[in-house]
Amino acid sequence: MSTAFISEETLLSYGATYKKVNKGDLIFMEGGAACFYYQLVEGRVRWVNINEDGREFIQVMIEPGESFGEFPLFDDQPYAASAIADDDCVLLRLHKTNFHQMLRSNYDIHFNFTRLLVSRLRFKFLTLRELAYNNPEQRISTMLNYYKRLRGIEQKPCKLHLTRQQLADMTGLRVETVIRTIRTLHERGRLTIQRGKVFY
Amino acid sequence: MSTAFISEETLLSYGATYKKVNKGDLIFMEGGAACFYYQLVEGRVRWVNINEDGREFIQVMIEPGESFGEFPLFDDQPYAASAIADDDCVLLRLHKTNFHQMLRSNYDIHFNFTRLLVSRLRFKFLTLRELAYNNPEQRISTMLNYYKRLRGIEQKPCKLHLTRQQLADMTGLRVETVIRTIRTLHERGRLTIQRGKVFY
DNA sequence: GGGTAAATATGATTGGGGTCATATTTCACC
DNA sequence: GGTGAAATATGACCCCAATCATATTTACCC
Repeated sequence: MSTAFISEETLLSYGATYKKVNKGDLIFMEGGAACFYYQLVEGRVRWVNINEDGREFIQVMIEPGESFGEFPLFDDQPYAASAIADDDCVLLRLHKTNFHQMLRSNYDIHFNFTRLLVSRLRFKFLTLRELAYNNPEQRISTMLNYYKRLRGIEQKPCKLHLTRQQLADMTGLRVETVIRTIRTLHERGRLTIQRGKVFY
Repeated sequence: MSTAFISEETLLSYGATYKKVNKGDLIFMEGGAACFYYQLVEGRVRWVNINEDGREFIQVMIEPGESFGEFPLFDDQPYAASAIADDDCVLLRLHKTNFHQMLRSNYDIHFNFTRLLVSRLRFKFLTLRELAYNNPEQRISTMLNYYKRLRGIEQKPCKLHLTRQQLADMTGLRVETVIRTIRTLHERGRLTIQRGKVFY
């Protein structure tokens, strides 16, 4: 998952172009029409829904090598969520028609793409079940595990690159609840807090 | 969505076989290994997670023409959820290797399959957002809308083929809460209750 | 190093859905 | 048409996360 999903060379050969965006920039917006395949090269992207009150729900945190915003390329419906640069980012953009050309002419890419969708669906299945039935402690633990696994299976605890607010925005809990729960997990030795940052 | 996703003839030509299952039968179980592509021909299938306490979380209700349980065919991991016949069913089963053969030799089928995954992901995005932030009323309304749309866009209210318990198992609420909420929706004229059954 | 915004922390209070108990209705089946 | 199981209904009470208010720590920048 940490290696590029489709190699940069391949994308470039089909006409993809690099684009830089600054931290906080909106890459595309929920409800809008789409004509690009996006793949993150560097940085991090929040793929989020924002409700009327301005509250965010983070669907996925996109890491380098992953694609995002690809639904509309398949069903011609609007974007299901907005993409916001969580950091300064470099991304690759490939036009819809070229993207389809690429899938059509290369079975392995198409198949790998399908695999990515399946892994996303698995994650959603898992999350949904957690959100539906579990207490804050389990919800948060599940998220921590997921985002740890993404970084390879290094067993050593390392600094979590998510704020309490972001964890809240992924689990449907409130910041205060996340803070209190993480405190509890710390007291139980399930994770470490150093200068307020979580090590897991 | 109501038409068969891959035509029966096509599936049969690749060696698929029919199978009947009775209401309540387990078709496959969460955590198990998979070697078949399944497509529902007749009846209805609950695709669910069951937790330690025996509570179900319904991920999707499968309608005729839809496939289910296809994740393991792409990533060789176990089933993400169990499939239970919600009614007497007829299904088509295609062996994994033949399924892959079919995708490889027919771009359109592969593409359509990808489209199905995308539509599932959209549904999951929607559901997750709802579960995370909304009150029972909105959660239930969202589910009602989704399962109404599946049956074509007939605007006339028709009988909902979901029990209160099943709605609870999809939204992470308790039966009593669903019952009370549906009552409220009825009082507000958002739906009708006749002999205890919901018309929407 | 001092200033400042963001992130983390913590207490007090509240409210909404969960839980439990029990009743009533619906419907399939003989 | 009577019977029993499943589904629906309803009240009373409770608990836990949300809410609100405020304090403290961390980190970044001139």
